[in-house]
Parts: sequence; structure tokens; C-alpha cells
Amino acid sequence: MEPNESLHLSVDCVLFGYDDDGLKVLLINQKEDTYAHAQGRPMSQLPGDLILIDEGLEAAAERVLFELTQVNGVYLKQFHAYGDPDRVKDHKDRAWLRSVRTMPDQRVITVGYFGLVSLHDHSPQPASFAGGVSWVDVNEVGPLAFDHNSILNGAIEALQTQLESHHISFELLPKKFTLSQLQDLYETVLDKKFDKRNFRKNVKKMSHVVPLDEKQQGVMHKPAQLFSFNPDQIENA
Amino acid sequence: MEPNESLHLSVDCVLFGYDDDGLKVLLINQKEDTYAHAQGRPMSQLPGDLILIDEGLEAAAERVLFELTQVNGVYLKQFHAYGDPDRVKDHKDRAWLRSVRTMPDQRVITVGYFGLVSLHDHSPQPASFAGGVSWVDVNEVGPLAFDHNSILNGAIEALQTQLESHHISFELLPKKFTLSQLQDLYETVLDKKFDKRNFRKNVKKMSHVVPLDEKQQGVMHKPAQLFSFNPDQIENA
DNA sequence: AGGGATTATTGTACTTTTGACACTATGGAA
DNA sequence: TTCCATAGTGTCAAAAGTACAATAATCCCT
Repeated sequence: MEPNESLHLSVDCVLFGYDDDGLKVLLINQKEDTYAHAQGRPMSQLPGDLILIDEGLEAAAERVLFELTQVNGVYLKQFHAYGDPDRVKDHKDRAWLRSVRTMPDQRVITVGYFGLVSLHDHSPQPASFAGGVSWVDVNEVGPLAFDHNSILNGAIEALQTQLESHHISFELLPKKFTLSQLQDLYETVLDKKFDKRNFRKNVKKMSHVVPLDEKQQGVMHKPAQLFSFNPDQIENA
Repeated sequence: MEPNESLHLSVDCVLFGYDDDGLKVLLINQKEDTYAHAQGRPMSQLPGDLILIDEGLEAAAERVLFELTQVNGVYLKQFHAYGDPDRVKDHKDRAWLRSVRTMPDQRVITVGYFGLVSLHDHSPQPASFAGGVSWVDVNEVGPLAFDHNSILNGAIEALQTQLESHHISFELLPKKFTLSQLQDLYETVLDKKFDKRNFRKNVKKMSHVVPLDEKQQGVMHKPAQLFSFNPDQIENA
């Protein structure tokens, strides 16, 4: 029963962004020039980093997210820890690790957090650390570095599970939204169609969704009534 | 952005055991003599230990559990990681740490797993490592070392959530069980009463609960029919 | 052998929730 | 004014959930 001599711990953030165009995830593109004299090709990966020695897990996730997106105060939730001893040992990932880590051979356990933002309200200005940063539709994500595809899948599952039970949909919508937007969000995240009238019947039962004295503007059709979430009443639903 | 120099990672196992007498959790009593010339009093804690340097998280949880209970092959599931920088810094926990750890001042992040066993079938023979080991009713757990009360609460919540959605109830029951036992289990875990007839109506819809050609024996009343779970059909329910 | 104690087993009526389904209303653009 | 696009609304049938009580099987005791 040897104590673990030196292992590293990181957080990885799966930041979901939503707008009318679908559900996106924030990915980092590894820098091309890292690979100038190394084998391996740049890949995309989730934003993540080693935690500081006296930093809490959630604080680390917030810091990493802020450093990469300049967005503060978003909903962030831990969903799973990934600790396969070989998760950073794959050949495809060695070059990048050697370029950014002082101890590239160390085992790294990572704790996954998912975050939610509305791409309407805040538009995160991703600080471009290690190459480019981009929002990619969750259905069009290619192979990622390390085990980040698994982590992404875990995050999607957690999001789906919690969307209904934890009243977090408003984190993905603008402050004022229409019922069609809300329905689209549910359909996109849960990958499932809902009947418009039945959906609205259910929304009427949610006391934390409140109608505003305001209508949609600038659309070429009948403007929809705007709603907002009242966080005070989230428990009664 | 300093890399973390040296932090430690552990797993803590919340092993739930169930029998007619209720839902129990396996606790370790810290050794008295550890405190001979130290301040502090022995407390109870969850079984847990540092992971080995090349060991996966789940493997670590299995190992720790085996070392402490001699039980193998139980259902084990990760539910949360706990990483408060001060979670092992509390005064009450220092004496014990100094007695068992080579680096008692290191920060330790822990990953929580919960496990399920039936106290009917297997009766785990807890290997007595660090003092005694005992099954304590979940409603009678006193103050534990570190943040283990939080971890226990997290495990209970995870168990409650997953009992219905993941068909794990049979992990807590003997291989052959009566419908009354199944109902008692649900009532105990979810802390909620069910109507007997309605409960049985629902069980009939679960294709993975199958009646046996066998009845209860040795009871002083009408013997109940025995049932068992058919793991092959767990998905259709 | 009979009666009492104990738990097992079963069905029905009512209420609530879910699910399917199609037309009218409003505002902007042409 | 007409056309286009999306908003908004109610009813009926099926399914699921909920409340509720009498009879049956076995053991024990006398």
C-alpha cells in the first residue's frame, strides 16, 4: 500500500453554449507550431488545466473557464472524475503534453465540470491561449485529445439528466425568451420532439416561468410573448 | 499557473448493507491506541485509502473494499469527488493522520464510491485494519472524521436517485426475496411508504423481477412466494 | 382438531396525467 | 390586400396513479 508519490490533478470544463442554432461546446484547438519538430497532429480538446496546490475543485473550474472565456459566474457543476492510469499516455497526445507540461509523463486524474451559457446574452470572448478556441455543435465534434470524447459524452448525459430535474434550462437561454425558444432548447438537448400544446400546458404548471409585459421585436411574423425565469420560485416546480 | 507539486488522491467507499433490520453503512473505528500520546479522540470514518500510483479509480475502490471487507464483485459506483483544500486539515483529524500517513500534511482529494451488498447473502467479514469495523444504521451515524458526513450524505442521495432509474435494488437483496422485502427496501431507502397493492402492480410490469417455483420457509405465517432478478432483462423495464 | 395470530395475496372505482390532434390570430413584407 | 411565417389555443381518449378491505395460507397454542 504505497502512497501515491506524485500524481497530478486537473479539471476539464465542458462549456455548453446554446442559441437558436443549436447546442455548442467550447473546444480549444492545439497550436500548430507546437508540432513543428514533433510527431503528432494538433487536435481539439476541452479547456482544462492542472489545479493549483491550494485551490478547491470548483474554484479551479471557475478559474480555468475564466482564463479561457472571460466569462464569470456561469452555472458550473461537477459530473464525474476520470482516472484511467493511461488516460494521458496515448501516443497521439504525447507531443502536445511535452510542449506544455513540465512533467509530461505524470499520470493525471481529471474532474469534469459542465458549464452552461447563453450565446445570446453573454458572448464569451475566448482568450486565445493555446491556439484557437471555437464553439462546435455537439453533433459535429470530431476526435478529441486524451479521453475528452468520453468526458464530453459524460457531460451530455449529465446535462440531459439534470435539465428536467434541476431547472437549469434558463442558464442556456437569454434572460427574456419565448416559449418556442424554450421548447427548442428541450428538443435540442434531449434530442426528442414535443407537442407544442402539451409543452405549453406543462410550462404553465412551472411557477418559476413567468410571463413579461413585453413582446418579441424585429421578427417578420406574429411576435411572441416574452417570459423569464423567477429563481425565487424554482423550488415549487 | 503553477503545476500542483504534490497532492494526494484517495478513494472513499460508502458501502451500504441492507437486511430486514434496515439500511446500514460500513464504518471504521479509528484505533484507540493511536491516541496514546496525541491529542484528539478516535472517531469513525468511511473506509478509504490513497490510490496506488498506477491504479485506476474504480480498481482502487475495489481494492480498498476488498482489503476491508473481503467482499469481491459488489456493485460499486462513483458519485462525487471532494476536493476542498482544507478537507483533511481539521484539528480533530490531525492525530489520526499523523499516525497513519507518511505525509500527514498533504492535501488529499478524494473520489467517493458507493457500494451495495445484501447482509443476508454475503456477510462481509471485515478485516480489522485500523481498529474495529461495524455496520451502523444510516439514521444513527454520528460525527465522522474529515468531511465523511458530507460524503455519506452524497452517497445516500446518489443511492436514492439511482434506485429507481438504474435497477440496482437487487444488489441489496438476497438472491431470492419476497415482494414484501422488496417493498421494505424501497420504503427504507426512499424514506416513503407505498401501498402494498399498487406496489405489486408496478412490480408486475418489471420484466426483470421473475417469480420462482419456491416459497418462503421457516416463517410462522403464510409463506410468501419467492422472486429473483433476471439481469438479462434489466433494460426492458 | 380448532381457534388465534401473522403475514400474503388480490381487484375495483376514481382521479390525474399524458398524448394525439388542427385551426385561428397577428404582424411584416411584397 | 394578400401572402408568409410563426404564435397561440382546447378537447377527447388512453394510461398511469391512488385510495381502499376482504380472504387465504401457515404456524402455534390449547
